[in-house]
Amino acid sequence: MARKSDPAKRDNIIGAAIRAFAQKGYTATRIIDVARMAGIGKGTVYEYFSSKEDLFFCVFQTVMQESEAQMKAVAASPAGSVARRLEVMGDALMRTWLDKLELYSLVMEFWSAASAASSRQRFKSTFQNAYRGFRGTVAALIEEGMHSGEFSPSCRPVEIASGLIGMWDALLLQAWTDSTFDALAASRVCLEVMLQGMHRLEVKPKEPI
Amino acid sequence: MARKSDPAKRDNIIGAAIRAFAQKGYTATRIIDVARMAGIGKGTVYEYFSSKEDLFFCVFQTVMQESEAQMKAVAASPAGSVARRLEVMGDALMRTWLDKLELYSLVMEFWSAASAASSRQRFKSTFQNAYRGFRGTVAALIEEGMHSGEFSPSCRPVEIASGLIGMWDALLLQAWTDSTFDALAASRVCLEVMLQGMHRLEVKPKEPI
Amino acid sequence: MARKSDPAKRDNIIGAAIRAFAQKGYTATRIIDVARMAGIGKGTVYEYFSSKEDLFFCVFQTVMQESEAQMKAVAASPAGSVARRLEVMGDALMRTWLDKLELYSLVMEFWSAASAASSRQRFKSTFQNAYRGFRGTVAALIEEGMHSGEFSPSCRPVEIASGLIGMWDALLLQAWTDSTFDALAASRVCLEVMLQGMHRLEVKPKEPI
Amino acid sequence: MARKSDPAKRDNIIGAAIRAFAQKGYTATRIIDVARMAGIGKGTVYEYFSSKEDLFFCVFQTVMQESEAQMKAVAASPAGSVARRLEVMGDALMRTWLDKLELYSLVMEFWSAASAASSRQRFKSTFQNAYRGFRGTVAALIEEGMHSGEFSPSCRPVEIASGLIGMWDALLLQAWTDSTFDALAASRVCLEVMLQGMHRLEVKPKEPI
DNA sequence: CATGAATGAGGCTTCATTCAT
DNA sequence: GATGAATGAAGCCTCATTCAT
Repeated sequence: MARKSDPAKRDNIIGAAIRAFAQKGYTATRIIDVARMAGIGKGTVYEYFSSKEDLFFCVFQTVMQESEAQMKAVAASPAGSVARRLEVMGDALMRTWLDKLELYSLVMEFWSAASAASSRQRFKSTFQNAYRGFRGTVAALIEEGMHSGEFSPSCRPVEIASGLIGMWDALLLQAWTDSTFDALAASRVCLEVMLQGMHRLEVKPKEPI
Repeated sequence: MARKSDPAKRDNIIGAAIRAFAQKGYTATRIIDVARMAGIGKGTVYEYFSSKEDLFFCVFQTVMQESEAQMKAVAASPAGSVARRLEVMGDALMRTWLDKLELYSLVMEFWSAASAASSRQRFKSTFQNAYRGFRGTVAALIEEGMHSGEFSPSCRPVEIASGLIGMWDALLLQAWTDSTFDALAASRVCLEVMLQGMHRLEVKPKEPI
Repeated sequence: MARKSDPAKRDNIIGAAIRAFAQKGYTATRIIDVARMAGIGKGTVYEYFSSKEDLFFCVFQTVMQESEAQMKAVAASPAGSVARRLEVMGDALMRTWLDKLELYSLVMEFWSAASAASSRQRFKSTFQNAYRGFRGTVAALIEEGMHSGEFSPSCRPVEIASGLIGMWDALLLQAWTDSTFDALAASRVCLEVMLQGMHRLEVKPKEPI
Repeated sequence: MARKSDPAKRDNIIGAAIRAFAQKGYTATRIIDVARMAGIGKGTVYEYFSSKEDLFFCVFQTVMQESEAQMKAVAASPAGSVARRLEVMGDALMRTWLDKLELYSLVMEFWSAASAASSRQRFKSTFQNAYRGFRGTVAALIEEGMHSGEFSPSCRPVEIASGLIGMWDALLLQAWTDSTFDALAASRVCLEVMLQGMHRLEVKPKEPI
């Protein structure tokens, strides 16, 4: 009922849950699995989380927040050109996730939850916010590049940021699906293509397709 | 065990299952839900599929196959330049999926299943094959463009194809998450950037980052 | 509903059912198993038997009748002394069943059915009748031996017949349980002991124990 | 999975299961029946037994062990002659089981399980061991009688013990089948015959039959 | 506070039986 | 007559959640 707040113990449970959910998925993970991994009793989990779903959502929030914080940190790097900063950001993003690829299945679980759970909306909007936040960060960089003349004034920052982020995400997905896939290399190649494209993009009206 | 094969009836169940799983997700969907949507008795489902998981996998295969067939068809379009053909392909892909965005949660479910189910491997490798197939199609197009001089000889077809497909995929994901997001526009913008990038890509050795 | 009567087809089903029930037991045997072993369709079984239980009961009756007929035949053998005739009978009984020991589990199934089924009484009384019939046959032999002076006048034919039959039955059970057990030898030894006992039994009042 | 071990609670369930299985048979008994008779919830049964079959096997073991212990106790009785001790043993055996004849159907169920279940072998070998144990006890008594001169040196202790035990068993079966049958009287009569036979058995080579 | 024994709702699956062909 | 596709009742078992210790 009343959620206790000892943060160390709460984090311990969250940590165990992250591992458990990543390993077996939401449905296949039993509360007792989490409790065992956390080295506590089953009932104790309910002292800190009101239900399995609540626990999962808190795991979700934690992972999203960490991810966001990390992105913010990378984006804030003061290095040289915008292109260079995007390259650094892309590399950091890929490396971080590739290092913990076994957690990537959590992302799948989150999306699945967002698509299915009774708490669909809670998940969806948290997703949306995170995405928009990251997209905003990247779009701001692109705009900076447009102003500095690095990129063509025809660039559409928000759309390109969406595509870029999506590309990174999807490359990680492929790496997770296929362990022989070199996501880092692919992300570099693709980013280079996009940077080149943004640089050279011609100023012309779109024609209907 | 002994699966019956009357294709019409099987397809009827698959169809009902697609809707049910898309609406409520794998776990929340009960066999009886599928049966009711198919207008048949619960036991009948088991005449055609050996278990809930088997049904889900067959749904998965069906959706993947349809998706692949569609892509093949689009790729085979005889239109003009490679760039144009990629534009047509991207538009077709986006439009098709945006039309049935409510099915997109199925994709989430599939990924989740691939990450969690005991049949993890079955899902993963089916995924891999589909992805590789599509990637091969797109990579071949890019190579064609390289040979025809439309794209720079520095292009790396496979990596770029991976990124492009991933980008499309991720834009759909964003559209599904956020109904205000215009995925079609974003895909056009991003493709244009990439085409421009592929066209202008300079011939230079990569420097380490 | 209406039971058909083509005896050849009915017997075919009974035969298949005997094998099926003996192999897997009543509960684990499915109607479809019987149908397959009989080389017919599932529905056809219901043309000849009104239910699974009915089929089982008919199998039971068939086996009991065959067994009884066999015993009658053996008992009717015109050979010499009563002792000799009992020896022949015991040997025949043991040999017959040892030859088809794999069917012995049917007996277990029958008893189990008699103990549990809704049709408990039907089974029990059929059992009782068969037992009483066989017991009567053996008791009559013993009485014949008493009259001819072969056995002591103190013999109690019915009780001894019960014990003798039970002994035979139980020795078969042991053989079925334990394939290294030589039931035939044991039955000969025990019968010899009992014959000797019946011959020499002293005429004395029973003392309370 | 993880079986709890509180013996009182476990025994409570076993006791309820003994009654339930004896009354309705294995198949017809539902776990909830056992739970209700034990005054607990359905799920609790699974805290102590991993499956219905496991519960049944434990019931089986319990009954077999109790039976064996009882036999051991009776056999250890210090009374006079071997013949007398066998008489006491027979009477004790019959009286004990006649007192709880309603449990006898359990024995039927056990045999049926031994013939049918997937765990056939587990049941069969437990049976075998119990039988052999009891047979050994009785055979030892007979040998003792042979050495003391009470029984003929021609006696074959193991075979006779088998037959004797089988006879007792089968008489109980008849009593269970037919409530008018006086199994105690029959067992006394038959034992007397066998004792007389063992006493007087002539020393002669067996002739083939 | 922490625990884990107890609980029962809920879902998958089996299979005897029916009945249209 | 024979068949087997369709059905749904029924039961085993899991596991999130509660609550007494």
